Amino acid sequence: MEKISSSSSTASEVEIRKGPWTMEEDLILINYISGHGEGVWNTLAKSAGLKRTGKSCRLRWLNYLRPDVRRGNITPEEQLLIMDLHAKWGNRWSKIAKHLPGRTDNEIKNYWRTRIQKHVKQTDNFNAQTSSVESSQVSMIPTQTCNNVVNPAELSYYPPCENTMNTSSSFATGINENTWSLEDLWSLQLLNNE
DNA sequence: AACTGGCGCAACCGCCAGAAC
DNA sequence: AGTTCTGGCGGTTGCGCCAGT
Repeated sequence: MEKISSSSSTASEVEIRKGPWTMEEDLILINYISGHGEGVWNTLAKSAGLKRTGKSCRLRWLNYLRPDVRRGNITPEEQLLIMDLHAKWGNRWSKIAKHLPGRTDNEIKNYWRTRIQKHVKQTDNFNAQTSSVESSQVSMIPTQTCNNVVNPAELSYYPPCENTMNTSSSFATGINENTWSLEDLWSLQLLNNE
C-alpha cells in the first residue's frame, strides 16, 4: 500500500503533500465532501484537487473536520467509560470510540496514553514501593492486561479530567499558526455554498 | 531574557482484512 | 483462485506550547 508517492515516479503524481493541513485544504475537503459525500478517499482526494493521499484526507475528515466531532473536555462519565471499555477490550480504540459519540479513536488513544497511562505508571510505582510493606496483591489501576471491569470508585485514582484538557476548549489549541476553529471552517464553507 | 525538558496533539507509518477485479 | 486496491486500525513520531529554572 501507500506506494503512490514512491515507486511509480512520474512527475505528475510525485507531488504528495504531508504534514499539517492548511486552512485552504480543510476548506477544499469540507466543500467537496459536503457536495459529493465521502466516497472513495483516493479518488476523492484527486477529484477535490488535494495533493494528499486518500488516507490523509480520511484521517483529517474523521478526526478533525466532521461536523459531529466533539473535542476536549472529556467528561468523568466518558473517562469512566473509556477505562471500563479499555479494561474489557484493551487497545481497541476504534471499538471504544464507537461507544463515545463524537469522540475519535485517535483522541481516545491520545487521551489514554497521555493522561491515564501516565497515571497508571505513577501509581504502579507507588504501589511497588508500598506493596513491599503491605503485601497487597490488589492493583488499584486496571492495566492493559487486566480484564476486570473498573470499579467506579477507582476513578478517584485517576487525574481529574477537567483540567487535563486545558482551557481554550482545547480545540483551537494554538499549537501553531495553522490552527483555526471548526466554526471558522464551517462558516466559511456555508458562505461558499451560498 | 534565554534555555530546557515535559506534555499534548495532529499526523504519519506499517500492517491487515475485505472488496473488487 | 490469485492479485491488486482500499479502508481501517493501532503504534509511533514530530513539533509547538508552556512551565520551571
